[in-house]
Amino acid sequence: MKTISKENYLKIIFSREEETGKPITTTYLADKLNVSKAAITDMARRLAAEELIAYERYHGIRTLPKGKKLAVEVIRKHRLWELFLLEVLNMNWSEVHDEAELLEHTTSDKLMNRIDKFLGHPKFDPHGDPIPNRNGKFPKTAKRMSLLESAEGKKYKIVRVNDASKDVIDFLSKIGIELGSEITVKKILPKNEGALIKNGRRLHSISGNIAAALFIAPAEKGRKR
Amino acid sequence: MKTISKENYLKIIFSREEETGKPITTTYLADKLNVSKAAITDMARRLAAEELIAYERYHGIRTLPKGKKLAVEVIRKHRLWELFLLEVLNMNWSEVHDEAELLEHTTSDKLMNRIDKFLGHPKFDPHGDPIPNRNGKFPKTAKRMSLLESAEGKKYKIVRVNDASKDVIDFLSKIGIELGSEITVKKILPKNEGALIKNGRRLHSISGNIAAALFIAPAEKGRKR
DNA sequence: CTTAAAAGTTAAGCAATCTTAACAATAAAG
DNA sequence: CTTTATTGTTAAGATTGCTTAACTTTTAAG
Repeated sequence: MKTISKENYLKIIFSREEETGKPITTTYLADKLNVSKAAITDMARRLAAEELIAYERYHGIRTLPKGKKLAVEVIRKHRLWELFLLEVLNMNWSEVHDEAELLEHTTSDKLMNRIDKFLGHPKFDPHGDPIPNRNGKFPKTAKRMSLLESAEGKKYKIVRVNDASKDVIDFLSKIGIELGSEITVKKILPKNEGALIKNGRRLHSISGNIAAALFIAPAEKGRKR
Repeated sequence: MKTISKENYLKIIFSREEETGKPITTTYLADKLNVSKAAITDMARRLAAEELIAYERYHGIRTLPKGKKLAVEVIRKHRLWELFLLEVLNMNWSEVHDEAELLEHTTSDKLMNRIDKFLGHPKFDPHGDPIPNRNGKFPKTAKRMSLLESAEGKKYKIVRVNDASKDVIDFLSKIGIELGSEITVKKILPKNEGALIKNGRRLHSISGNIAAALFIAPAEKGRKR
């Protein structure tokens, strides 16, 4: 059965997994949810029984497709509510989060779609976080390459080059990169000290400067059209 | 502690008490809430322990001030949400009730006041039911005297006379009744067969016709100003 | 007034979500 | 590679809100 508690667990598990790419620990969840670690283990068993998560004793939690879907629905509701409360009802920035935290669990999909429509199908909430659409798809979001440590190993598309200086342009054209190029991020050094990317078969080292100028968005998966 | 379940119990207990003026029975609640009678007894003990209701074994439930206050808050939220969903979000008449049933328990007073303001402090919901204001006061509602069986013994004010025929006007003036008069309802006969009212010290018998033409609203309580 | 039907209560138990305390596994440090 | 600190699990128990079944009180009918 779907409960408020379970929705909250899944929401946090999902978000954390997106952030780290690693299994979520008991301690992290106990902290975030303000409950004992025993409570986490307990719930983990129940969520696993419903195939919402994969849970391996002593080795953390991962979401399964069903759990992911539920989590995304809750996140969608949360973000739409935040926007709605802020923009339509003129609530304060500071109040909006807690309010949405409550409403997100008692809002039907139908109502949520009404609100979505009312707001003009927004893609981002007041914090700039992406709002998944009614099918659970997140809008592609472009970020500075220099800030993308978490996403190493994945394919990205260059969507903006935030620097028009000759040096930068020249360097990029020299290594065969232009707007729309698809590259693979191999390594992002912390503190904006550059990056390692792969363009086709060639591996290139990028300075911090340039990594900060390049805005990249996840490349489409699946077959090309 | 305040829970969704308790709010629902109180809401129904309060409404039923307003309607009948009598203690609420276990069977009635079990029916309304779709739970066993044992569950009602159980909850009654818990609500009584919190002084939300007065509960006497085998003799039903009455609300206490604290419970009344809570119930009115929930009713206010319910009705405001219904209006909001219908008018602002264009939801269907049929969907609005169930949706409000959920939202009413997860909406802060602050948010509710925003919605109230957004709607222009409405006094009635889409069903015509009165919406209590933020202090829990219901707007005075005028009703045909012929339909007010429930309210015998109380003081009312004549707020509308929905019949301009000479006979009616003459009769009323003969017994000393005009717009604004305060009378006490002594007896309302069912099937619109008339009423017995007291105007000052005099007792008058009213025909069904006239009882249907007189719109009355609860008289103000407390000291006159 | 008695008695059967209706209404209400109690007892035992279950599921969900917690808690604390004791114990077990893993990871980190030497 | 052992030892210890950290992390995680289990067991037992509490609370909320239910259920069913057995029992008690009240009400209504004769």
